Amino acid sequence: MSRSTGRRLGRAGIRDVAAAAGVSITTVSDALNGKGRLPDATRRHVREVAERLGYRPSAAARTLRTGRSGLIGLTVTTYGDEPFTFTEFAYFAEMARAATSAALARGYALVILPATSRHDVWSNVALDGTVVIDPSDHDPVVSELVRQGIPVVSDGRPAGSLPVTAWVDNDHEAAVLGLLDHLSEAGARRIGLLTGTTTDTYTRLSTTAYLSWCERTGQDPVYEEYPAHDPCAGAMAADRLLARPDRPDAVYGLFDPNGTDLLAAARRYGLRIPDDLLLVCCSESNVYDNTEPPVTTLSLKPRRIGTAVVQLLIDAIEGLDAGGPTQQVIPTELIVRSSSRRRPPRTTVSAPRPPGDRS
Amino acid sequence: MSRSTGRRLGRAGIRDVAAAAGVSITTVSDALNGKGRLPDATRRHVREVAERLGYRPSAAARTLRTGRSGLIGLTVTTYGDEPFTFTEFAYFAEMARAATSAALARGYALVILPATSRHDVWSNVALDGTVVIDPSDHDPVVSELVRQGIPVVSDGRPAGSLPVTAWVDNDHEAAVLGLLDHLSEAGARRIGLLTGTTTDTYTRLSTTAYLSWCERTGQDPVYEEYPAHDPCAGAMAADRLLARPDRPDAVYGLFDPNGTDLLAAARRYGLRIPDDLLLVCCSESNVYDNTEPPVTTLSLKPRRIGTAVVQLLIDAIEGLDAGGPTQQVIPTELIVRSSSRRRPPRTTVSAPRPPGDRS
DNA sequence: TGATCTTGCAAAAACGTACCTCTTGACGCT
DNA sequence: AGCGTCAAGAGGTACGTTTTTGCAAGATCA
Repeated sequence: MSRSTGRRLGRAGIRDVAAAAGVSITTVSDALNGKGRLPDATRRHVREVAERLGYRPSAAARTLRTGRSGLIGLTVTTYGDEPFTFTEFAYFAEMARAATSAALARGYALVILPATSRHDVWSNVALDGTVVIDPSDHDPVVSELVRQGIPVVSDGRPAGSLPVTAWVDNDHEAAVLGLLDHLSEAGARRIGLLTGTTTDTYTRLSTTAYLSWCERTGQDPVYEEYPAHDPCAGAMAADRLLARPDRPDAVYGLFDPNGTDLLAAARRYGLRIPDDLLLVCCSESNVYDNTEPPVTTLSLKPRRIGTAVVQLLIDAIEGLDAGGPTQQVIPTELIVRSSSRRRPPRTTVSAPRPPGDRS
Repeated sequence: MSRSTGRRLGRAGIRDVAAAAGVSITTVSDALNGKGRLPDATRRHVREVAERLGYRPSAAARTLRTGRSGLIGLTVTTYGDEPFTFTEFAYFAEMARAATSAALARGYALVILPATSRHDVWSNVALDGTVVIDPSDHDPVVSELVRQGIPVVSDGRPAGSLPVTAWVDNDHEAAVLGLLDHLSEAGARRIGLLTGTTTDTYTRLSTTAYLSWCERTGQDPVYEEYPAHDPCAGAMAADRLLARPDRPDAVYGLFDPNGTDLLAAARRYGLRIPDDLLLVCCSESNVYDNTEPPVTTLSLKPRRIGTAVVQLLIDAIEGLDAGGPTQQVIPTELIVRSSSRRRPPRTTVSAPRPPGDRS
């Protein structure tokens, strides 16, 4: 019995198309992929037959043959066993969205993978490259990938001497310094910090920037730490910060939910914002547009980061990274809202604001 | 020249392991996969050699041979060309997170794919099955997948006669009816609706449930529509709803941002909540815990949905769906907060609440 | 003493594609 | 006529696994 007939249970293969079109497998492959030298008549004919048979090339076979899968890994940090920080904060959501979009535009798809080294999953998928979000110091996954020659681009500059192909990051120090200056100009005398206990680069750089600013300006540091993945702990830390004897008159919160938590804590202690307390937090969420009062936020521009990371990665995959910069710094944006704008002191008692007032 | 030597530029293949261990490739495969009948000594030896050579099996080759890729597609709806609703609202984020987690726990990874039929991407990745979020009426992608014999499970019951393998959904009608009853019991006389212009099942079912409730109770429907993907339009629609001459004394918003938008609009018109206006919106975001006042929300339990969808899909992929129910209804939860609890009328003027008051 | 069973492993056939090497005419040129 | 050239397409191999089949050597048994 012939190989090209009957046996196929499911989809049609390239052989079936070749047989039906009366040409060879090579011709079919060339016709569909736009390669080789074929007259347009043949090309059209083959395409037509393939369409009629509902032929879809096998991605697995193509990947095996070409060594390209068209898949990009996106690591998501995991806390504990099961849960994911993935989209825990709006930052990840936005960043992932932009990365997905950028990848798709260049014909790649994103695979979501856990940062913990679950070998059975990682080795079961053929990746052309990987995006790593904020890799920890000596990440075993990254080392392994690099050892295999797979390009790795990280969101957040790699800690230690992690040999990533490229990275994209904000200038966190500059952002924090600028923000503290902004608060200082608005009248803050003692600025507090709500930070995390984790050792990732973002937390570390932001905190040291705060400390060095304090040292430079002669202010005593006032800060509370908490495990960033626990929203309940965040609310409690916000409360602790405002309950201190040396209560700050301005606070910067490193994480997205800090804004609402600090607002709630301030209400509990009867603190008016911005009159008694200036408030800024790092967030991508637009809820701070509509809080009472609206809260000044620092945006890390996750969309630009996600896009840049993917572009750099695909360039590396396709070998287009000739001489280009291997890292990229994305500027941050301070979105100033009422919570950090101290009102002009002409009125001693705060009057109700007219609706729609943005000044 | 021998095939098993020299030629390999990159990673070690199964042949290299076999040669180094002095056994056949069959033995290596069996030893590493725990199949066949081999003495433990051989198994250990092979594993050791494989480890030493840094051997990683080729996912592409395995997929080609077994027909299983361990990959599950997750479609994300796209509006217009580039942007994604993916994680536009907290619902998607939570649902995707749960789905990822559930898939990983069973050894599968998720691939993010656009719902629009970009053939070049869809056909370039070997999927064992697909999760489709709220498929539209005669979705070409779904039909194509089903035709290829790939299991498809949808979040949201499929419109029309879409032949999905299984689906998971809430009972949206019951949820809306229960919620309207809740508002009615809280004293609402005219309940308004903020809804979408899109034709997806969620919007449609919720709206018709509202209309039928109105008909049953004899209330005139009061609603505003807007394209759900445009946050700016949402704020404007909220404003329109409260500006109507037949202004409602209670509002249900179908989408996540409606709560903050309605709060802002109410402030603009000087409406006190819940005194002048009762408020409920469908949301998974916990910001409504800390708004002023906290807003009652309807939760669709996206985590449970994401988990259920993936379980159903993997069961279908692995052929474990013997006789089991092909659809699953997840109960919703109404999280009642201050915005829909009319205060007891013993005090005519609202007094400031004590801190931490939750009643 | 075969006969049958079990153990431990090897050979080889797929899986479906892409690409490299050849063949076969047809044609032009000297 | 002989030669090179070029278009159009055929053949075959390799990608790296998994899996079926098979086979020799001991073990067990009547």
